[in-house]
Amino acid sequence: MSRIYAPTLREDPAEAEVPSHRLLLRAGMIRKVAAGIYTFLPLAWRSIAKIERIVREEMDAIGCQELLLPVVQPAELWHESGRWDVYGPELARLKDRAGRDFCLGPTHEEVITALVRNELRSYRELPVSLYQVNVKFRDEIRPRFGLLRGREFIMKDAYSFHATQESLQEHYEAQARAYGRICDRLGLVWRAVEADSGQIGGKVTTEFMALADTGEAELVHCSCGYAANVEAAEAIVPDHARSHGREELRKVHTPDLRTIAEIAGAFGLDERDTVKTMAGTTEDGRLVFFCIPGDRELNPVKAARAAAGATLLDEEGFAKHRIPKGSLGPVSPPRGTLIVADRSLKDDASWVVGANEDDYHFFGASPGRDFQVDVWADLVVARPGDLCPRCGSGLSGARGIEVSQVFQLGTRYSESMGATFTDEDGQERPFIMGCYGVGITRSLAAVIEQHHDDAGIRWPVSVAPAEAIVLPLSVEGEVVEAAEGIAAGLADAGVETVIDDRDERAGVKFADADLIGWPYQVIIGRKGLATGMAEIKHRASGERESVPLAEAVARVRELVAAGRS
RNA sequence: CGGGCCGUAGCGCAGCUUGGUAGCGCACCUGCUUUGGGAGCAGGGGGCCGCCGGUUCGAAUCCGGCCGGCCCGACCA
Repeated sequence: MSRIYAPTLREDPAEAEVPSHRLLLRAGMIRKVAAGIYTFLPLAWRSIAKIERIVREEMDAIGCQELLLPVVQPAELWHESGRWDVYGPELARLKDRAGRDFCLGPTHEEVITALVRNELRSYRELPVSLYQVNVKFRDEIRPRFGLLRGREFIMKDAYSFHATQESLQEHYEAQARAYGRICDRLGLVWRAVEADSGQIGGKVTTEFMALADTGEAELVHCSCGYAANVEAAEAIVPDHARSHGREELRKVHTPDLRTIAEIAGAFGLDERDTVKTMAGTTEDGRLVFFCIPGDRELNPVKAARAAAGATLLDEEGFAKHRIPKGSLGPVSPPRGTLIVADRSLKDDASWVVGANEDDYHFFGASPGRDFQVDVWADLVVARPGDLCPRCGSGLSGARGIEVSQVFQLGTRYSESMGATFTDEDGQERPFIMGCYGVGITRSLAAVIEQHHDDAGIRWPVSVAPAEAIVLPLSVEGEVVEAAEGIAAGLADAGVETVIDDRDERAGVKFADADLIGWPYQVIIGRKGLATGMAEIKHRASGERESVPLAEAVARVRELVAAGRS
């Protein structure tokens, strides 16, 4: 310990908001170099090595082979895939001395596809699955929460190449099972959730979420086992008073009432008794109105899918189409407007909507009589209280940290980059691909989010920088000798052990041991020594036990063995 | 990119309103005492006060610009 470089902080750093960030800084595990960029000090590096070892074991076990791809990647590959122009400012670009364009890899599909297209020619060589553990760089809009959203981070990414969809499916499921085991071994409370399949659609993907209030992702889950990211979840809005009977259409003067909250408030309605209309344009420039329950959020991915890749209008768009923001509705919209409505409104025969005229709304607008709905679709972001798409019970909500994700890519990269093999029938076909990522450094933070208390970190044995620490409480020869004996005995017994032989007072050693969070503390003091006893403190539970000095090594070995995974 | 807040010793902060040449706690160094839950006393070291410019006899303090950081937002009509 005296030689471990772990500069602990007594006070909370001002910049840290979430527990993992605060504790990683205080425990002397990380230091910030720039926004979202960190140095990993020895303790963090030991834990990272353990996470990596678990990940490697699970990857190797399903036949995935490790290699290493470059961080600096030539622009040509990204031009081939088409992502050089699509990726945006998150992609860090640079030039070499000759002025050639390069980027720092935010992900490695291009490089690995370029590799295999030269090396794999026949279906006989497939499937192949390759992985690496490497540094990634993404120039995030807003890095925050320490390691939870950094710009430079460590990731395990695997890529698989298949001749058939069945083969991909099989490996995808093997990866998903491996990811579940990884989460278990890291000591995480987690859920596999249905995830956003992206604007392109048709992709199969699952995210692995460590449940935590500090997580940036919102998810819904059900006792039947269903779980989904709210961005991806099918929304089944429960029935309620929205099923109004048919009324007469009334145009109502609503001066200065723009938002749903204002309209509902002024007329004593519940927000869900109103209809919110949002405007967008389809890929070919057609105006489209999305109508959803007033208390709901539009899901842009669902909106795009329902209406030919539609995106919502910005301020310029409103000006260009000359429509009144805050008073939109499906009744008498501009000529040619596509009306897309959320399917939960189907049973409602009496809508409160904007009149497409400043300061006026319609009450009692009825689909089929006062306007036509062109498309009924699921448009809204799911939320707790909605019904489970599998079993129909009410969904619960939770927040999560996305620690890993598995993804069926299909031929997105192999086709654009000309990566093909010759199939059984002599035909050239693009590889069918999958990719699978584990955020190593994010997982480290996620473990801390789930395993800490006011005093510090409470590492699971599998991820701890070391399994046990020996604390000699005084500098007297006898105590130090006994402590060194125990430490040597533990090391011989195969327990990863450190000893805090600093010339510090007992209180300092206790506080640092709790802060850093070694799973087991073996405390050797003058008092105990007098009766031949050592004390073992279990950091996770706070439990303490007294054991005879001679049995301390065996007892710790037993405890540690039970906690390993 | 928009809004808010903040840059003073390694960390946490005060000083700025009212301009006069920088301070507190922790950490660090030396000595003595202490030694099972972040010790006590005494002494000591450490600062381009984010950067550039302006005002002034004089700027950490007032003004302008820039840079950096943190928080909130960036579909929620």
